[in-house]
Amino acid sequence: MTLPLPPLPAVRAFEAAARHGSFTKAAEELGMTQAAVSYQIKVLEERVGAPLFLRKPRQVTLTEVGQRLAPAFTEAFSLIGEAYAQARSGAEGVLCVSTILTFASSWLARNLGAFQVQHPSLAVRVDTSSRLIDFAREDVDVAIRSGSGDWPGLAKHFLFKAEFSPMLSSKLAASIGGVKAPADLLRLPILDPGDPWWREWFTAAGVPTDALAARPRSSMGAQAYEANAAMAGHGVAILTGALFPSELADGRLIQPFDLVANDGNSYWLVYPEARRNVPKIRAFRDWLLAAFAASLGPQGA
Amino acid sequence: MTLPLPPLPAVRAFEAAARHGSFTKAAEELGMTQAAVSYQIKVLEERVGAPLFLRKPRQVTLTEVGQRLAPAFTEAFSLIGEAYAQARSGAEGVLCVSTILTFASSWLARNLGAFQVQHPSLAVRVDTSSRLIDFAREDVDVAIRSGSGDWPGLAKHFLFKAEFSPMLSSKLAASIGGVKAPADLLRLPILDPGDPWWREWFTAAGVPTDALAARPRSSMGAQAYEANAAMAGHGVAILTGALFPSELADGRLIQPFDLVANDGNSYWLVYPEARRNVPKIRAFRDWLLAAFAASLGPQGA
DNA sequence: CATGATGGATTAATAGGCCTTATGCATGCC
DNA sequence: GGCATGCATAAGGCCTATTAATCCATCATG
Repeated sequence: MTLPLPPLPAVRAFEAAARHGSFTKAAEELGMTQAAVSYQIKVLEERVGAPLFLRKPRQVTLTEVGQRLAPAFTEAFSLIGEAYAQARSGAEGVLCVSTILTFASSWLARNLGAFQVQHPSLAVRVDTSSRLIDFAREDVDVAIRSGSGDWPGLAKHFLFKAEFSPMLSSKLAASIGGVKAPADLLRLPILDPGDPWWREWFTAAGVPTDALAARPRSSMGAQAYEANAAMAGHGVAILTGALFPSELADGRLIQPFDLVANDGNSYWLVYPEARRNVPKIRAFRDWLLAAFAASLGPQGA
Repeated sequence: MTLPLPPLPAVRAFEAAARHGSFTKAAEELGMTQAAVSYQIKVLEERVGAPLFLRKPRQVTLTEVGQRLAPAFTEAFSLIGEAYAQARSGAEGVLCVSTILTFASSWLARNLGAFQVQHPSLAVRVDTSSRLIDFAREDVDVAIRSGSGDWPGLAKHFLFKAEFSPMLSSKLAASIGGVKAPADLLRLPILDPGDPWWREWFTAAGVPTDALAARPRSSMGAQAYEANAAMAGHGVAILTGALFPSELADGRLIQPFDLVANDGNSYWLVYPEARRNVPKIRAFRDWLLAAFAASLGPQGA
């Protein structure tokens, strides 16, 4: 059968001692006492069945067996050490962000460039998925998700509230002579009328929602799609304004009413609590929060 | 400074788990419980700062970081394992025998061939030195030495007694009309007259030793040299017959008197007690004792 | 749809190995 | 001769790795 490995602490002590030609020096390097090194080497010698060092008066010398063993061990540890070091900072080489499609295609797509410039050594992989992410099951570093913010074990940073309001193209609005009152919207096609947000908003606006139920369902499942449809003039979408600042700014989308509804959820940056100090995560967090303050803050104020 | 190595038990557990794609299997291989593997991997993940496995429903998968680490670790352990295995049997590859010159050049030189044939995979290195050997300080497996047999920590096997008797060439003996009585020897050159063996032997033979003291000292320090000198007819040497069986058999040396003296010492095969079961040592010991019984036994009887 | 089997996480408690302290021994140096 | 250096050894303590026990989720099954 395969020979079991020798006790690794013994191998470690021997390797250091071989490199230094001294038990005392090896002990220093390993942060232990000379006695411990002596003990471990004796253990290894017993396992090997041959002496590894010749004990000369004031120095130790490798035996032939020791001379053959030492380079292999040194090589092995250097392999481990390098791989480990690379993994620690190599873990910083790629930052994997999981986010909902809409955020990826809007805010993130426009702003990520700035992050890349600040952190040229960090590659960013963006994974878009609408699933609730489980950090234990997916190879993801940070995620941007909406929710109540109640996720045990996860660190979270508030980004913006999941507020929503109807939006449409100016052309579509003009087609019915402008949208003056909330009820006017019902004269237009409603994109994804089954979305509970519609019911909430209309209720907040004081408009009965009975009419909505009759509408054909046409859920596209992602705000980004609906926003595109709305910009193309296909109907009215109910969207989170914070996700479409530039579209709103240049008029591709208009939000006819100041009234925004809110289902209590918000968007958060989340990641495993335990990894809050991992450099690449810290870097992304700091940048994202600052960038948000800059891009949304002035506009939101 | 150089990054300290990750905890090796954790690396070990991780490597096995990565190879098996299963904590449970890894635990089996390592002879521990699944809980221990789980714990160790968690330790390593904390050190690395990134998850190494994705915990899927009924299996675990390596993350990207884990995928980069695993091959390096496997390689490293295989390096250690191979070197270790080679050292254990590679320790058997070379047998180092330390012996006095005379034994090396006589008995051993003639008989070692038989051992090589029996153990073709074993290389034998013969070191000749007259020093008392310290196994802790010299890279030697077994030694052949004379002495009282009182060496703590060493295993010893009796070879033959350090008996001695005068020897010379037949030609030299004829030059004085043959050696009839011990005192006749004093009419010939005595090789190394200061050797205490002469005094002992003459005393045993009933010959006064006063004459010896006056002789010029000319110690050559090794029986092999003196034997050569004796065979060349330069004088009478006092030698251990057991070391020169063939020379005595074919008449190159003659031992004129049956009287042999004995200083109480003997020749022994010795090696560290703790290594008595090392295969190559066991092989050499078994062969040497058997060969001795065969080569000296019949003759000595 | 309940049930059992599989595989991993978690917790607390344990045992044993590893390390330290203290000391001894041999050597080389001043 | 006395001191410094370097390794070996013995005894004892601590920490770490491990175990046992339990929980949880998933998947297969009847």
